[in-house]
Amino acid sequence: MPSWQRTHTCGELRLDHEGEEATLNGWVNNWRDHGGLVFIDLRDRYGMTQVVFDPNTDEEMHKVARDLRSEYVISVVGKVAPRLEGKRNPKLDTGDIELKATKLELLNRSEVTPFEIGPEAEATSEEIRLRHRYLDLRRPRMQRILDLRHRVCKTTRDYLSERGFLEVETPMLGRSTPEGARDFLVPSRVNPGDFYALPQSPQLYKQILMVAGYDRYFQIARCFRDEDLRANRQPEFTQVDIEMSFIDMDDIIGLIEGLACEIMSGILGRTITPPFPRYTWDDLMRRYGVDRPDLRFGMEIVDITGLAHETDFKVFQQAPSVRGLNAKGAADRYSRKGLDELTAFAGEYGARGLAWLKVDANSFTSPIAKFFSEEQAGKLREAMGAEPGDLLLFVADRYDASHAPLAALRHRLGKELELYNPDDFHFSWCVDFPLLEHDADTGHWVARHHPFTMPLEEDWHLLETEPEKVRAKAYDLIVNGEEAAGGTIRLHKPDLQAKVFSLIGLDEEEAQKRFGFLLDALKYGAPPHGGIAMGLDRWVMLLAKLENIRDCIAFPKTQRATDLMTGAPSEVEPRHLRELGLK
RNA sequence: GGGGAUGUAGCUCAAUCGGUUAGAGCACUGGACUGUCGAUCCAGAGGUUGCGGGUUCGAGUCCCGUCAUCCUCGCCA
Repeated sequence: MPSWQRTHTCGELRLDHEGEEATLNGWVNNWRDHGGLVFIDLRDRYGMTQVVFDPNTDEEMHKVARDLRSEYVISVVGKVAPRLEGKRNPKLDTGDIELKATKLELLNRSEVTPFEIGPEAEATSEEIRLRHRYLDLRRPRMQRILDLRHRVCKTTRDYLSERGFLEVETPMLGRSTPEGARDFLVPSRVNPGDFYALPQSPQLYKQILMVAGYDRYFQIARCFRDEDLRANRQPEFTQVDIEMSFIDMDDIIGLIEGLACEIMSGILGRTITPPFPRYTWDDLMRRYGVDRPDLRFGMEIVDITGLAHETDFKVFQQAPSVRGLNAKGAADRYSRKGLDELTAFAGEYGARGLAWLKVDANSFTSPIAKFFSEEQAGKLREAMGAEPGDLLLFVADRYDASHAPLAALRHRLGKELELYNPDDFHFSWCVDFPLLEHDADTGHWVARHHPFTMPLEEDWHLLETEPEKVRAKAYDLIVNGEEAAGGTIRLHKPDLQAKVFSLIGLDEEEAQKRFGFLLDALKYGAPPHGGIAMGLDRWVMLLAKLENIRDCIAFPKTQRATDLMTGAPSEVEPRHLRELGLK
């Protein structure tokens, strides 16, 4: 063991260690040179400890200590001593003690860093943080987040392992399937002109594992989708992927509720109680305009179509659906200009306009107030639960076109008007999704989730007559307006599977070509099975209250899908391209 | 593919209506200081105002183009 190796971490020493000799390793967070005494705050992943260098202890050592600068890496041997009375630092966990140095070894110098590292450092632009990610990750904030991420993974692995789940790895180099998102492709050198695809998820493999008898599977799986990035979307991301056999929907839901409770209590020390409320997809869309509403606050959508048709307002008369929101007490919060801005905001989500009414004691302040008779105004107040001071907002359009702007408005108003406690967590399930949806471009039915989703038993008879009414055995876990997990019970019977394929216009030959290996597998005694996938990155975002997904990924990509540290993606040698048959 | 925001010292920002030598805090360098802890005090260095073009007597500021980062619509389980 080299003489410089540490006996303790920088977050460890306490008054109990008084008098002991300890060796610490770490980075110089800060230095205070008094000409005589030199103080160093030494930092590592575990914390910070003050080290004191006294010229009377060792003159040579003191000379070296005076030259220490930020981010130098050192090893210090010293005696743990209580701080002088009144000199304790309550900001540090180790603030009751300090290390009186007897030996100092400079392990490495550091150039002046492009930004400061320590806990007191001010925010730095993300571009510069990403370019020097090795320094950014050294910061306490990032170390806390990655530590939390690790604990979520560990809790998940332990929880599932204790319940008999096997972690099985599936290939990264797979077959491209035309469904869903755009694939990342990898050229095959051995088979010129052919490509592998990186997995969008291990979906097909995990179903095949069920056929193979691995009745409880999980994987913390990297997934790839070549689509545009967002604050909460990266081209590669991580899912906790789970699949089980001989189970139904309630088993998966119960399993995930248990895991969610364990994560919440183990990591945040907060108790949540299952079962989480379940809402049907129809219900959520009608009341909130989205299948993953933030349920920490109310402000439900109110349908006033009938009433609207009676008014003299043409836009209201002619719209197939008129629905609105009541922003309680918000009339004074939005000026004309503010309302114009809300209108423009709704427009970004497809609304062709936004009707607004400010509620007074006996009237409305609104450009459309004149279209309401006294009686209609009364009915409107009643329908909206309107009281003086409220702001009413309406979107008049097709029912399905009004979902997005209303949901976006509700989400924005909830935040802007502080209608909920941002520290709260609200868990719920969305169930009874439609199995199919109509593709406006092709006129075909397409699978809403994926084409292997089991329809609800009581809807099987509708498959041929009214496919739009068939509900799926699908379930999404919603947390604070985010989809935190989503899954389905799978089709394991060939005849039902064939029926669904024909509905979405997949003939047998085509289906065989695309998913033949799965269809073949299902012929050999496939057990009833189903599963779920949890977005790990989004869970960490929720738990750590992060604004963007990059902060919970060690080496993320920019919005242009580049890595500022390594420069990926990059050009490659022409020779390499020739080998791959690409040039 | 569309819309928007930002880009000034190593970092975070300022610079009035287009006007003199582009400033501040932190960091950095040198010096002083034996109980500091985001040390203090003194002195100093540091700029292709993202890049290219244009308008103007004069551009950090206005116009055009371009690049980068972020947000967002479309896209995406």
